[in-house]
Amino acid sequence: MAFTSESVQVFLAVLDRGSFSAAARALGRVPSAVSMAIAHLEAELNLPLFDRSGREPQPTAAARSLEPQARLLAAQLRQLQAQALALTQGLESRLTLAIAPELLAAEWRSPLATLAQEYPLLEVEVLAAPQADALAMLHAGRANLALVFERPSLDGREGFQEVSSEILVAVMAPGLLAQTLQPGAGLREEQLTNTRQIVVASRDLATIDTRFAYARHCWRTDNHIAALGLIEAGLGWGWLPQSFVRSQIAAGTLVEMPFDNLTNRMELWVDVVWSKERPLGLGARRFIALVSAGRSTSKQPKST
Amino acid sequence: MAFTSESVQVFLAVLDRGSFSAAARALGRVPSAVSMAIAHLEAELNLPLFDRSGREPQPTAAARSLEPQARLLAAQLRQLQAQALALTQGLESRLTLAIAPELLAAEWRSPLATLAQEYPLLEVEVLAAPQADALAMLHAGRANLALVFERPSLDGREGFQEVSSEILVAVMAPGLLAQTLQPGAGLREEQLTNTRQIVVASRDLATIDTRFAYARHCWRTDNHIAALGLIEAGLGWGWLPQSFVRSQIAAGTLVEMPFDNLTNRMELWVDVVWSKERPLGLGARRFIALVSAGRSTSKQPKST
DNA sequence: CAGCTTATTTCAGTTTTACTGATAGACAAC
DNA sequence: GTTGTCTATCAGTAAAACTGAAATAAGCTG
Repeated sequence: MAFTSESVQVFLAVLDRGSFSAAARALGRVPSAVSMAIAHLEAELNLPLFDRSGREPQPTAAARSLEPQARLLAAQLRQLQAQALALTQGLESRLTLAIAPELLAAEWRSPLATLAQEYPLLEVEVLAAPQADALAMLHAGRANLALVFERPSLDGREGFQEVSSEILVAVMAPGLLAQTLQPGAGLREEQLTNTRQIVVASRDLATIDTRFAYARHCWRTDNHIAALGLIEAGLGWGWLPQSFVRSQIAAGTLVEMPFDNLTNRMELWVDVVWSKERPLGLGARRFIALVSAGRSTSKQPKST
Repeated sequence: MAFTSESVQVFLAVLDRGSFSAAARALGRVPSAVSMAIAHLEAELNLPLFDRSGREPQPTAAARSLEPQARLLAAQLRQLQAQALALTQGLESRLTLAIAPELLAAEWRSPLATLAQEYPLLEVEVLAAPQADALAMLHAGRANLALVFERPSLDGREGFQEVSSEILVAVMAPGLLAQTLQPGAGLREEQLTNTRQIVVASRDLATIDTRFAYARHCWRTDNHIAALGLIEAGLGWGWLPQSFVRSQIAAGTLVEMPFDNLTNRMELWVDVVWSKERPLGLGARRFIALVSAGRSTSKQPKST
């Protein structure tokens, strides 16, 4: 094999430093070693690479034409080494994020961009899954991290970190409470309990978050897009992320609930969650650091 | 250096063959050599690459994740070797073609496409230069090959090969000869000599191709685009490539010269020319072969 | 132009590295 | 169990790369 990783290093060092001696100094070798290495390379390729007529060797046209490819090879070699190093330091080969659908608009893209820059070869998988399913994927090992709303009970198997906050707004279609609601007056809680609520919950029928379920009659869905459709159709009211319904409120197809004795807005923390039973990879740890570094700035609602 | 060109070859051979022994057979080594090579690699990277619990080693997740990069490295190495081999076999690092502007529409693209496929790393430069200038560039070493019309005198310094033929048409603006020309009658040669001719010639004032210069009064230009403009403006008549003026004749802004005693069409060979004083590179020779291989088919005029 | 510095090349000797071939243990199929 | 094939280990060997010194040449400086 004429070109090897070593001979390419020597070749490029000579091109960069302009002389065999300087290249030898850079490589920590003795000049004769470099001279011999280049001579061997030239003999094996049967191609003169440097013109030695002068004091310092001048690269031939062939050498100049080989240079870009040689640099690519050196770069590829560095990349392979870098990836191997990252793997020894605990970089996982794939990082899977499970994100609650209503948080797909949250700030997880720019941390991922930074991560991709730092670990160019890390594979990333982004899954949208209802909150409970995202956590189930975490424990099943299908996902490394989950991005979900804060939950009243975190079991001990989970570690978590607050990331940002998201505002939930209680909304309905404009005509929903036309009969019960007196113009100008607020909406009392007991009126609310008799109105159908659209609840976003996991597919698991057992669990429901009592913070969000006020009404006696609940319709359930596992995603916010369907919930938005049901609420817009006048089938009930529900809590939806502010960023999700801003345009509908502006267009008048949705209105905020005219609550009397409680707020129609709720600020919920967004957490990044992981399983304590599986060691976190380097990429996952870095993602947590990146995503919670933006915490203080993104604590304000994303609306501007 | 943990990964070297050799260790990558061994690593990939094991991945491809599925066992150390099979890899050793493929590489022409003894199994223990492969075993030791992999063991060294794992020790240097501090990263297990194969699980030896079973009979045949199973690549670990880390190995699977390194595999694509390792294959890229091997491919890059092959490419570098291939280019070095091509250079030793006489491939020039850059092939410069000087093409007469009126031949830019000729069939030189598909030979270049084939060449690019065969020598992916060959740099190609395509220059448009008036015929005499193209030949001057050839002798100055600025260009390797020239694509020009056949010329009455080729000096001994040039080699050439016929490539295709191009039809020249004598054209003028419709009203140019309205006074001298009688309707229905042809144009005699002596009438022509008194009409201004637009001649495409090199910038060198000394040389002019007598085959094309009939008239006593000639205006000169070094390119056919300018000539077309002058002729369309009714400033004279001239010879232009058929493919160049087809749309103008169809639109009626140009008409063919109504010659009486000679043809208004002239078939000229297109030659690829090189300097005998400089050795032709592999790419140049291949281009000549490719471009003249299409000769018999493209001998018909390009008009269809 | 002479002297000085720095380069390259050659060569013998040495060190490092990789390879071989034999051997032993392990696993799976028959 | 036997057999064939696989991997790991080890001592010895072969090849290769490297070192350090010496010779030669090229460019710079006063």
